[in-house]
Amino acid sequence: MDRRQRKKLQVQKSIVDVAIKLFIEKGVEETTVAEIMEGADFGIGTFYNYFQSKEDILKYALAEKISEVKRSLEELNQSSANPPQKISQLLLILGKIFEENQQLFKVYRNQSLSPIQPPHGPEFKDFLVSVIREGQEKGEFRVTIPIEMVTEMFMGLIQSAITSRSQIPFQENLEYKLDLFLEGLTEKK
Amino acid sequence: MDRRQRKKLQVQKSIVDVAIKLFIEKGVEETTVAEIMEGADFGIGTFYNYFQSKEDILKYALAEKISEVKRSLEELNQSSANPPQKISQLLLILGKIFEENQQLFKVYRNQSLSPIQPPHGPEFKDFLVSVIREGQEKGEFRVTIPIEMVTEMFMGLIQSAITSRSQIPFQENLEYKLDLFLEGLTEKK
Amino acid sequence: MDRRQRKKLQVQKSIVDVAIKLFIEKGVEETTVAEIMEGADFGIGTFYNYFQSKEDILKYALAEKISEVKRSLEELNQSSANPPQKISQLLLILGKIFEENQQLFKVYRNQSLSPIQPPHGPEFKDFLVSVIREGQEKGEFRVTIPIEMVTEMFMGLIQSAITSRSQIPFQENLEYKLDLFLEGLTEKK
Amino acid sequence: MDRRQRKKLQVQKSIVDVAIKLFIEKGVEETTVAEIMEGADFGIGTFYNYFQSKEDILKYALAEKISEVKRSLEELNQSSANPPQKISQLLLILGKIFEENQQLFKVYRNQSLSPIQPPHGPEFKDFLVSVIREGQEKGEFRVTIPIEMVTEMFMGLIQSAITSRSQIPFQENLEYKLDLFLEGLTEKK
DNA sequence: AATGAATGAGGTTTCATTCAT
DNA sequence: GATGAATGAAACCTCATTCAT
Repeated sequence: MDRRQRKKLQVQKSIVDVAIKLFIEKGVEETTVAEIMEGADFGIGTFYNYFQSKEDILKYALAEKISEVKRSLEELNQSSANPPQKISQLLLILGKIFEENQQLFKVYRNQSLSPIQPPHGPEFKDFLVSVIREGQEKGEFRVTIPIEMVTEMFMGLIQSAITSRSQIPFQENLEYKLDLFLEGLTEKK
Repeated sequence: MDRRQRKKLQVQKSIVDVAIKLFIEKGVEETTVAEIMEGADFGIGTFYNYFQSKEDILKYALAEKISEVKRSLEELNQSSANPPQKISQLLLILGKIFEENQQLFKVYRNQSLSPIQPPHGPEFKDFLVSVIREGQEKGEFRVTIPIEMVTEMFMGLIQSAITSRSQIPFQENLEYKLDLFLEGLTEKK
Repeated sequence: MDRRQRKKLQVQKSIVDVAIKLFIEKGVEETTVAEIMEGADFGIGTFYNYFQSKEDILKYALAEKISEVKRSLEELNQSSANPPQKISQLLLILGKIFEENQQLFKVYRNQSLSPIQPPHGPEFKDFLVSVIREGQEKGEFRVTIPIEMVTEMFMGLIQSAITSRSQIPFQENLEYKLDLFLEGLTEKK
Repeated sequence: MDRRQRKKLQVQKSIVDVAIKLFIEKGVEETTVAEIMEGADFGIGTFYNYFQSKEDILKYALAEKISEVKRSLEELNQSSANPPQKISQLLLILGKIFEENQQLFKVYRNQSLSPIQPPHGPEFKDFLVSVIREGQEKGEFRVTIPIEMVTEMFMGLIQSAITSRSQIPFQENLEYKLDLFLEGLTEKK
């Protein structure tokens, strides 16, 4: 990659950064291309050398986050913890990323009326399913609830913690809900 | 209410109906006042005899739904069921209304980037809290989880069922998740 | 037609007038909607209440001229002159209208890359053909030249007079060329 | 001309070729410099090493055609045919070139709203005039029609054949019109 | 109460041209 | 000589809202 290419990537990044900041502050519709380029300190026309439209930027930013999540999952995949522990860890990892980018996701979700498209590819869901199945096989988790109901509940739990309006800190919030969730999921002897 | 009043309400309703239909079909921003009034078969100017702005319509429509929820709650309030039963019933009532108006809520939520303003006044939350508290007092529900965590989890459950992409029918979907939720909430002896 | 309608037509006409004037002065591409509406003394937005685009205006203006030509033809139709005289008269009528609107036609022709679409419907060509045929039947015109060649030559003659860069006045110009044309067309005994 | 010069001319030609192709396909305004250079497979900036502007290209292309016409005229000049024959030959030569480049001329004419600048220098008109005058002196052509009227009629004849919408083939079309024209021009004894 | 023509701020987008590399 | 990223003026067009009728 030559100097020119590197320069171009830098410019792109700086446009994305400003755009996301503004999207979060005032919404996508309310942000104008002129404002973005003002913030990035480039001419308006430059925007169109990099993106087709404002909405393009969201896709670009999301793609980056998805990569981040994937990397975290790969690490967790190695772990030798038992299923409830794995779920706890998974929750904390995801929760963290979601929290950090909460507003970005909100912007994205509000933008696309399409069904909420959580920024995790099939790999994530697969991983979650395999952990739950493992727990069921070990007799630790109830088998009377369809797995997809469990995974959806899990995702809803994260959503709920993120959009919480409670005073309770995020971490604690997650833990309480995880407690409820795992308690409901666990097979009683 | 005299004839004039009734007439006015009819006009208002027909405007709202067309507007909501269009909002759902193509989004609020993308719907123009002209289109709404075209659909309602009135002149553009007439719109402003009834509403201050396009956004006003959403408030108006939501207000109606809230009233609906309140009426349902009042009925439930009379019931002499035990707490878990009450929660089940509450869930089904809410779930139904949410489902029926899912798109309306989505439109509303997308509109206001302001903290998601669930379309239930304090009364609903109060009612839910009082049921949970009653359950705790009777020793049926765990007391180790803060009540607001429980209510948030409950709302997340509904959200999760509504936005579900599973094949499982809505009603059943709700019941599975309620099972998980109640199981987690219930005090084990 | 009520007052509102009449007013609307007036506004439309005033927009068209200004637009055509500018189109002739500086070309269609070079004329901006803003300029037109500035000249017509209305807001920019008003333009779009009347026309979809600048190009729309040309169609509108041409439609008017076509009507004018048709009316003239109808009068000529009544005439009982012999064929060469009719052709002379026809030429003068058309030449006059073409000349008066020469620039409008030029603008139109430059605008549409489509084959030059002279502003006369089938009726005109039909009339011309019938005159020529009449002349042929009376033995006054040569029959060895296909009629469409003759009509095209006739139209070219008008074009040539209009776009002439000679000092000779338009009327005379037409007459000279008509002389050449009729001389060529006439059957020699 | 050294290798460098030849190389430069090649590049220039390839740019012109692509440009003209696009001009004809979609008009001058609608063709962008970027597209031209994309087609010519060079960088955008390169364009400005060869031409000052998009419009420059038209001039360049026209200049080539004019040279072509001139070369043809010079050949014809040597000929010892009589005036009507010379006019016939001239017509066929010109008609051919016009036909081949009909679209190029159309593009050019549409571009410059300035008085139509037929792509023939003074030399051509001079030649035509001299042939007609020769005919008049020999008593073959009428002297009652001003020469410029005759030349304009002649040019209009070519135009008319080129823009013809008749089914008659171009060559034949030209001949019919030439017949009419010469018949009109010829002095009757 | 109903109307719809007029408005213009405000956005998006294009693209010829420059110039540093 | 070749390049292409940066530029920003300039155009188009939309549409919520007003207000005279």
